[in-house]
Amino acid sequence: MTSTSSTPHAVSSPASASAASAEPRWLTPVEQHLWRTFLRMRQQLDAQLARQIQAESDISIADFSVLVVLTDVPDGRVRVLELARNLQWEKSRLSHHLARMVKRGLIDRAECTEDGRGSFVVITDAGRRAIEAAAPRHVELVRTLFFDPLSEEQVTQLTHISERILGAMEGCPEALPES
Amino acid sequence: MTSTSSTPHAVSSPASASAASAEPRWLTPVEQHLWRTFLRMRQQLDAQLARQIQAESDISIADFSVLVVLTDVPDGRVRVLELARNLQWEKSRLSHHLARMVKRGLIDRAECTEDGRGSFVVITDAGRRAIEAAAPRHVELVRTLFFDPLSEEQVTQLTHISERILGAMEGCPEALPES
DNA sequence: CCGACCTGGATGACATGTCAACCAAAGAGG
DNA sequence: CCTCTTTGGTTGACATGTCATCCAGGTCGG
Repeated sequence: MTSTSSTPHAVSSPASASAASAEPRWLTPVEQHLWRTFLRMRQQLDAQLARQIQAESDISIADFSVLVVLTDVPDGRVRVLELARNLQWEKSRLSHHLARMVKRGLIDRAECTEDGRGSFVVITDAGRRAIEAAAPRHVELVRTLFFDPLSEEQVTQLTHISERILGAMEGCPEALPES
Repeated sequence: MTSTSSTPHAVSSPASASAASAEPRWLTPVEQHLWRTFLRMRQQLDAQLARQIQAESDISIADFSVLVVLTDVPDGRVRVLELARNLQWEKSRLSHHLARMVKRGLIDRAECTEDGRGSFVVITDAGRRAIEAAAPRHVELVRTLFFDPLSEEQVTQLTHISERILGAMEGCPEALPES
């Protein structure tokens, strides 16, 4: 998750006819600028949001996103797999994380009668209190850092752009979280 | 780095006059859609790029970004602090990571004569070979997932947008990496 | 020259994420 | 029924990131 901008000097003007397939399509200066800026923006945004929520509440941003899903459904009760798909997390990551959240009392497990192997996750009162406490300041920061600087038109544009890129990734050969 | 979209049900229509300062400015449905889409896009992009580079070369994307900086300068030799600023990493993270990279032979340390406490990092031949091997396919994927789906105009728009958001974060009170 | 404070960096304890292997319950197919 | 494969989920080993703390080398005021 970082400055992965291409055309490192050592590779940009390859005097050596590389072994790889033909010549890669290196980034132009304009593209490179966007790529570096984009990466930096993402990273800063992540860092700030994560740091704030961690500092001002009892939960991490990962906890928060799990709890968001749980508060989004009627009983605050979701199948683990459903959660995994929703968050797009690897199942082992989710499993580990849920275990920690149980230990901290934010959620509970409930067995699934329909399918003997599956299991449910339920939000606890403590979990509900935790997310309710964290949400207001979090939204406020999202607004300050992300929405406030953008015009209405830019919001529209960014929506299209995100959807486009997201679309390009569905059904991409590269490692998807085994969905 | 995840679904941190606001207005969790439990919090969206607060019947309870919360303790926090006034009513937070919750996201509208349109905003919420963008936020969720944006987060998902970022995450997928990260995941795919990280997974690919890890799978097809001997280095991680973090290694890659460090090596990019090193190949960007004449001697392949940079002050640690300079690296930290460039990557916007916390110094302890960088310190740990550099230690691992030294262990793997991708970089070396060199002492800094001008300033007794500082130290330099130098890319090794192995490091250079590693990044040269990884770069072509990485750029190719960046292009496929990020640039190809966008029109020229969208590239311009996204550049503006990223710069805008980035600008909003400079000098934000919230925890900056103590720069 | 001397202490008070700043700076560049390393370190240890711990939280988190990844990969690969494992396991038990469900579904086929014969 | 009885194997064979799939699926939902956990686990352990290990890579990575974070926070707080420590420390030696500089800087500065007197």
